[in-house]
Amino acid sequence: MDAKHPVRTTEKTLTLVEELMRRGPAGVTELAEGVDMGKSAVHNHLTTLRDHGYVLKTGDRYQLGLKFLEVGGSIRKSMEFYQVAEPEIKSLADETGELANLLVEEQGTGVYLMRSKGEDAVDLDTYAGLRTNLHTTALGKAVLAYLPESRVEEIIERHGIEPETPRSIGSREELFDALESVRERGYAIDDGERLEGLRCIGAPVKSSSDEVLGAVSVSAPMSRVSDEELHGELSERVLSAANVIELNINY
Amino acid sequence: MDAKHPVRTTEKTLTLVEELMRRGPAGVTELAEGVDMGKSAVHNHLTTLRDHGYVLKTGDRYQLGLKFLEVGGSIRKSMEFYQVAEPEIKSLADETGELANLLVEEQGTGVYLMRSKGEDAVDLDTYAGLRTNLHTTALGKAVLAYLPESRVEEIIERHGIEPETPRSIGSREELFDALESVRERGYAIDDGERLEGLRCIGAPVKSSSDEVLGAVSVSAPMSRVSDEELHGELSERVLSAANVIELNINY
DNA sequence: ATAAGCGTTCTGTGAATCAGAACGGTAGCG
DNA sequence: CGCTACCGTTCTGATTCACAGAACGCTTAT
Repeated sequence: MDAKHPVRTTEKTLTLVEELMRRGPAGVTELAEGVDMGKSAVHNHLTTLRDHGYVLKTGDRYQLGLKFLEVGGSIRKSMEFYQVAEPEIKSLADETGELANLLVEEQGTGVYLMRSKGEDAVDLDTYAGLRTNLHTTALGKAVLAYLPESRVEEIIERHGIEPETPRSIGSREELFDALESVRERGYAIDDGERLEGLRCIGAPVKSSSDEVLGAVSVSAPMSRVSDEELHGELSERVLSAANVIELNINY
Repeated sequence: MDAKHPVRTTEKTLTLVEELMRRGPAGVTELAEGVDMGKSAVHNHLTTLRDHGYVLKTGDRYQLGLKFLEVGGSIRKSMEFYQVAEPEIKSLADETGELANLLVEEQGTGVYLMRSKGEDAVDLDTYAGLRTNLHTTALGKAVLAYLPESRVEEIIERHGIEPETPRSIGSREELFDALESVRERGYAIDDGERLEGLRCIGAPVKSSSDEVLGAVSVSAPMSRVSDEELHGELSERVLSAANVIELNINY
């Protein structure tokens, strides 16, 4: 639901922040054109953000500062789910040698909380903090499968089901079918849907009251993981990691 | 330098964000008292932040959302220094079994970019994004030692030299002496200065034009690292990691 | 029942945001 | 070597809009 009385000045500041995130280091005039504000207004907002550490200035260019990482990091650190899961994700990565990931749902989209690279891990362009559609990844499907159906409907309504690649899910029926098989198997698969040649396997983590807290996954190149391994050893490792996290969180 | 024409509304929003960071989930009235604003104003700011994903509402409580991690993560990911150093820090942690850290200087303070836990690593309360005074850690001293003296003076002026514990550096002379020995040895030591029983060893990473980009460190409990190891094998490993990063960054 | 607390909405007014113009500095060009 | 063009910054005044305070509906405690 939208705010009844939004603070327009704050909205301008936030627009500017997002413009800076898109562009990286940029000048005042450039930004002013990008966000459709006057130069003086942009300048005032930037210097204000600078005073508080959110923006840095080098020469005549402004850029976002690590204050955002400070705030974001402190939020993440305060999440019990992250604290408990962190060492398990690391083990998962080290044991499999592949890329292990941790994701939570927030506002209908997925947010990567961390990723840990094993010895042979592929180098994806994911990173802690990255947002992703839930229906396009194994992680997301693992979460959706154990969310109440009403929430899934809400999320579809709010974010749609755009396929990101030819192979990925692109309709309501496909999605609900997929979620059904996730529930049958207990884990979710992404077989080259998001990236050609990449296989992912994701498992949900649930609280003692059966609410989904997030999901765990491993991503590996197809060349290294046969169908047999996928549904055998690898899925077992991922499920086991998810299980350990569940046990540790519920004491 | 402070902004000539600060945007006061934006400052209020930022104050609110910091209050939320301190308190964690909180209600409107509580926050209004904390930041000395009217309830309606606080409410308007919170709902505006919420519309943009920076704040979440659960029940009647507001809290910061992972949007901050999204912005912070994207900034970190865009830093070449981080990209190059990340795998080396992980190796350093795995090889030593201890806690390895990566830090950059920003606005006169140190910011942890990442930390990686080896098998036996101590569990400090540091985290990616955490800010720290430069003169109180091995990482910070490694950076300060290779910053131009004028910058060091600026930083002292701006942030002071408060000792955090009885053992830590508390005066200008002590600091400059310490920095001199860092330059002689090539690495910095923190021998229980920040935390009783904890030893850290930090090495600077410099660019091809001899500017400090940041620092690398390993933290370990005193019980596991003798003086001999500290100045022998351990320092060599840390220096070697720093060196590899330098080489990779300068191609 | 009553009261005390909450989050939210509303309204008028005093404050402050911001467009646009003006300024000083720098870089590019003929 | 002027001349120009563009930059970031400062300034100012008119219009917008942020916000204190009061009122409202709701939940919880007494």
